[in-house]
Amino acid sequence: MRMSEGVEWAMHTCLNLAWVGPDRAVPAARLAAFYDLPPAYLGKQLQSLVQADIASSSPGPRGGFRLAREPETITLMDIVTAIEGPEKAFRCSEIRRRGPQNEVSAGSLDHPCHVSWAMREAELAWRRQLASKTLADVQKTVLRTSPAVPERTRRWFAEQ
Amino acid sequence: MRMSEGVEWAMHTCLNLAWVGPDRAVPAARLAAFYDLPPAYLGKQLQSLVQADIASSSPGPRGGFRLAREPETITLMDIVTAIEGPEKAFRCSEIRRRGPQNEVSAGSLDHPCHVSWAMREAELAWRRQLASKTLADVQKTVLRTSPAVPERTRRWFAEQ
DNA sequence: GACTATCTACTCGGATATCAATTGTCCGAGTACCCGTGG
DNA sequence: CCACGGGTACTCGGACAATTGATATCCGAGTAGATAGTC
Repeated sequence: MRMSEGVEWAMHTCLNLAWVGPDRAVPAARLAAFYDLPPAYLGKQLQSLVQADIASSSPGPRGGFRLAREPETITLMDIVTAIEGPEKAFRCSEIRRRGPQNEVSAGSLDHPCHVSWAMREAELAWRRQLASKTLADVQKTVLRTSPAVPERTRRWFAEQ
Repeated sequence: MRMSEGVEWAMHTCLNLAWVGPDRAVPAARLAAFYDLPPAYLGKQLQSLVQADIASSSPGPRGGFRLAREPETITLMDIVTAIEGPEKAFRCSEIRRRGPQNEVSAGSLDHPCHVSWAMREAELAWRRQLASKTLADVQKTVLRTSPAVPERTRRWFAEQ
């Protein structure tokens, strides 16, 4: 169970878009250059963010990407879901219904699968934790520990 | 981010081994037949359980698998880790260190990556939840809702 | 009748193919800006 | 000088390969029990 590498890219990229602000659009190529990532592939991830209404895109010269919403309304869960898709990590395929013993299982299959329930409970805890943190929260933490980063990042994207 | 299908198999199989008890060993083929699963592939998953000291194996006639520990000491986290491996789902590759802007980043890289920290925090919540539930807990829940299942399962593995 | 050596059948365990999904790349469609031209 | 039309360069967006990991399978090594032979 490994998470797509693109999640890390999307997180940091969204953070960069947050520093730049919604007034300027940043091309995918420039966003990729900031971390020396493959531009085309990052573009693919950005498309997922657009479809999830986290970022918005504009074509042509002076075009690029910007955040579609306020950082306060974008949770880390939103970003993970946008990249990884909405499906759960643990997929209960109800194997308990299969097999020969099934003939005599009678009513016990009416109850939900306890294994599945426990796994979903854990996954829910994970989702709750991610949904409780917004992009703005991360911004605040960065500001506290590295106050110079926002302005420095803004300038790097402004030049050239 | 999808979890291996083998996790579901391992969960239910461990539960079956718990019902049978540590006195009898059950061959992989019979464990697979119970859910109509590919026997050889389930055997592979069982090997992982053995390496994690969750199950123990004995070769030859009357051989097979049995639980290596008491169900009270086997957490769902143990089983997931045995199958999926110990590595975290979110792997921080420190992309923030790469790229041209790095030259002027100076001291801000001394701080841990905030994105990584938030992701690990969420994953920790997930792990805690899974580690808090033992195989015995699941057994109790099954006993409460479907009291006939344990004896029925035991008998199915005893016959033939 | 009891003990021992051999033989057989059954089991796991790791090495080996096959398949799907993630990762990575490319080219076409569309748009905004720039420039030249005409009023 | 201003408005307009065409051209150009830049951007995203989806269609197209390649590589990694998960899925599935097979055969050999080893063991326990049964069996036959011997004391």
